[in-house]
Amino acid sequence: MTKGSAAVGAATTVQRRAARPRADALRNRERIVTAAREMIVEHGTEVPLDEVARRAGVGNATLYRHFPDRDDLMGYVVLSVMDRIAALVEEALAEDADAFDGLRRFAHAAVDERIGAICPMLSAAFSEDHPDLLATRDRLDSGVRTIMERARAAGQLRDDVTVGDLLVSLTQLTRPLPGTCCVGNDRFVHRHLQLFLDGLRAPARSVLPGEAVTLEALRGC
Amino acid sequence: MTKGSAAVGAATTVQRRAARPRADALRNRERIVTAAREMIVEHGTEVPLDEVARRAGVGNATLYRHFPDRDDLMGYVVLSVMDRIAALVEEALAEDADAFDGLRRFAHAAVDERIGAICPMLSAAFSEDHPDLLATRDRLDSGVRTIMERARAAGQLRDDVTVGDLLVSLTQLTRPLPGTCCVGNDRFVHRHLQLFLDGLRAPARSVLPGEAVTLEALRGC
Amino acid sequence: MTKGSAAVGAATTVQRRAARPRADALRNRERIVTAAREMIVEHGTEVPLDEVARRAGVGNATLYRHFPDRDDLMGYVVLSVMDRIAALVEEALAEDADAFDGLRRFAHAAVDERIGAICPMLSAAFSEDHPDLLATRDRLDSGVRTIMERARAAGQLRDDVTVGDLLVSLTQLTRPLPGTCCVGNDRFVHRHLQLFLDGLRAPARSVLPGEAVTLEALRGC
Amino acid sequence: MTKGSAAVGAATTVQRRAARPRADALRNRERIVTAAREMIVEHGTEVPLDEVARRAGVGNATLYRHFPDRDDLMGYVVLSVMDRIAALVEEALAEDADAFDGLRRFAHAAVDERIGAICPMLSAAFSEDHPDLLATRDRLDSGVRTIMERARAAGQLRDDVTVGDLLVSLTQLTRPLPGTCCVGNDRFVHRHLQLFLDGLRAPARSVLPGEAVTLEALRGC
DNA sequence: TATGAATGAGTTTTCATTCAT
DNA sequence: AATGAATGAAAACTCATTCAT
Repeated sequence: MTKGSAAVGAATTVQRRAARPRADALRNRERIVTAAREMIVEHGTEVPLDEVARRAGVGNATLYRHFPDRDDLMGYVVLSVMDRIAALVEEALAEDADAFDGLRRFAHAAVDERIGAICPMLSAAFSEDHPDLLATRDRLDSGVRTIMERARAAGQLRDDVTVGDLLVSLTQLTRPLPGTCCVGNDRFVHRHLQLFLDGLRAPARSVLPGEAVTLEALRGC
Repeated sequence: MTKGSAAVGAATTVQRRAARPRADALRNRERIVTAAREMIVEHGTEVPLDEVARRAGVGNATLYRHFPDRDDLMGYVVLSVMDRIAALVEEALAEDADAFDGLRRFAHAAVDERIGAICPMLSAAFSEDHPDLLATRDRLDSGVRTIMERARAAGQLRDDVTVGDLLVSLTQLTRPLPGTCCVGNDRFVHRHLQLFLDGLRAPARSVLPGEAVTLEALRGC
Repeated sequence: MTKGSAAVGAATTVQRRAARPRADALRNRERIVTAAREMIVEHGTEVPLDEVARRAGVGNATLYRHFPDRDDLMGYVVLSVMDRIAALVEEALAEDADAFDGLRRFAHAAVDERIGAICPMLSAAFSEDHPDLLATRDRLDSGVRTIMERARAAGQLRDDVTVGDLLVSLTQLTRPLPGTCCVGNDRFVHRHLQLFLDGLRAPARSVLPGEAVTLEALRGC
Repeated sequence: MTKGSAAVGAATTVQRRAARPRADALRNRERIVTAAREMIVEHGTEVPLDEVARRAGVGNATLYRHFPDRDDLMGYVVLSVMDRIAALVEEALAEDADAFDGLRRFAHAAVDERIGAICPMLSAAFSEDHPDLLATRDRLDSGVRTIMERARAAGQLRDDVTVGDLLVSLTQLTRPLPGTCCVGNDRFVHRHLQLFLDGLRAPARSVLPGEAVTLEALRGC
């Protein structure tokens, strides 16, 4: 938008400040992140970047042009997953269902987005100062907070559970068991997630030890 | 046991054909497994075997003499952890406390044995036909089954949770977050485990999806 | 010269078939060579060409349009330095000072033009058949020859030293020590150059071994 | 020696402190350093380490076992050359010839050991804290100092030239011209070295600018 | 024409595993 | 039996050069 109008008058002068992100480059970027996400889900976080590049249909150096090193790429994979998860929680909020059911549906949907497979990179990602990442984290944080508050207001959620508690537990419970193909893993994850969510609904039996977990607290850890 | 008595009687000077488990060889074996377990807990499952050997105070070739390849060593690490976990459940059974409390104490103790750190290797390990592993698995299975049945008999445990459900959830919840030092992780694990256990105690809210998880079912997956 | 006059007359709007050295294209060419020279001085001859292009404020493909490959660019860098050195010697000849002093001033001025940093490319450059390079080499050769002859006529320069001897020695003595920042190097170069020049002034103590070095002899070597 | 006698009594206990450097390993180490030196002389300091390994007749990983990274290997190459140069100066001191002639013979011999080819790494090497390197540097320093003092005492060497001045100039003057095969280079080096040495012998014409160069001063630069 | 993007070949380094003492 | 050494295959990353806008 701004881009468009700026370009109209400025095509001749040197001032081409931040340049337009070329269409094919954007497509490649997207393809690389997608390929990386898929391969992480299928083969774990140790995938060779050359394989990712091949899957994306680009040369390895193209990958490195877009993402200077492994961590950088991983940051963007995490960002893309967090973005999708944030969208899911916002969708769940939009539907006017039973409060706890919304929470439950969100959680299972997040699992289907393979949030667990990305987990090993989450803590690292939260340590980054990447502004986009922080923004998305806050968006996710606030969405989940809202959905939890609604359930809590309806008396459907124990008091001492935080956003961080939920997301970390959810993520951990659904992490792939290495050596296990995805499909094998899927036999458990929804089951155990259900079990866990049922527990959240029940009244507190005991005082939770440790500090309440917040997404901010995950940083620098 | 057999091992112990064999070692006692075999310390003669004569060279016997096969299977002479020399005392120092046994000690080395033990040291290697211990070193491997510690390093996995501290640095993840990707530790170079040379590092393990150094930590064990033996040459790398000695490691390979005892464990033909990486998987073999890992199998024994898993075995040793399972052995300790099995012992823990047996201890918990021996104490005559409140039934659910026994279960809870066992679970938290298992976490302190870093069961979560070994997790990534569990499914692989269960795929082996190693007889020792199967025996220990059965011992663990039956111990946990018993402690769960006691709690269930006391009306303290929902009906549809299996041994596999418990062990897999427990292990997943306490897996280290890579990039996170152990100590960082410890801030959550007991908290989330408590949360999960509280849920187990409550009456079932919903029907668990998926098949009930048994330790046998983990094999070949 | 020829270049200059051509540019003057060609700034019309009509598109001519071949060779239309557009003003901005010439400016880019100049900027690229300058950037290359500066970066070589600062970071050695291994600078990535992309860096050179960035420093010049042009795209990398523009660099390649002007200079088909690395060697070609380097040839022009050498040419530009040789051109400056040739100008320096001509300046020194114009001043009417003591003959040896002129030679000395020229040498120190050449060092300040970083002739030593370009050195690694000189022999390669001399191997080219590039006509501009040969012309400039001859100009330099004759300038230095003249200044040396004047000193020799005044009895201030030993007989057996050639233009090539002087230029090669001068260049070698002032080559940057890789791993050493420029400034570190500068602590020595003028000192050692002085030492060397003092030696040139003294009567010959011994017969110089090897063949007398001429600039032509540097070719194809 | 110590090794031998210690081994006699200690073969059984664990105390094998620093172990004996195995014969074949030593040979490989030597071969790698030699290959590296040769290839640096022939192809410059940028030689791929895989090529060095191939030339040494060992696998690349063997090279890395002995020298953890490029700098480490280079440090030892420099050490080996400095060691040979130090030996040369000691030999020159042992012969009772004319003082300046000893200095001259040493210088030309050092050139034949390709001291110039190693030059680009010298300043880096002097920044290292490697104790062996420092020891050898001091040995070289003191040898050259002695030979210079003898010449100075005989009135054959100008007063203001230091050990560092000599070694740096000598090294610079004989650096290979990249792009030039060794043999091409050899046409000049002895000639220009002679020229330089002749200058050292003459009385000082002018005051040398800059600080006097010492080998210590090369450190950290 | 000028440019950002793409790319494959090359370099450094690591590690599971085998070999020789 | 125990060990240090050796090794090749792989993985991360770089760069000169070509392509497409």
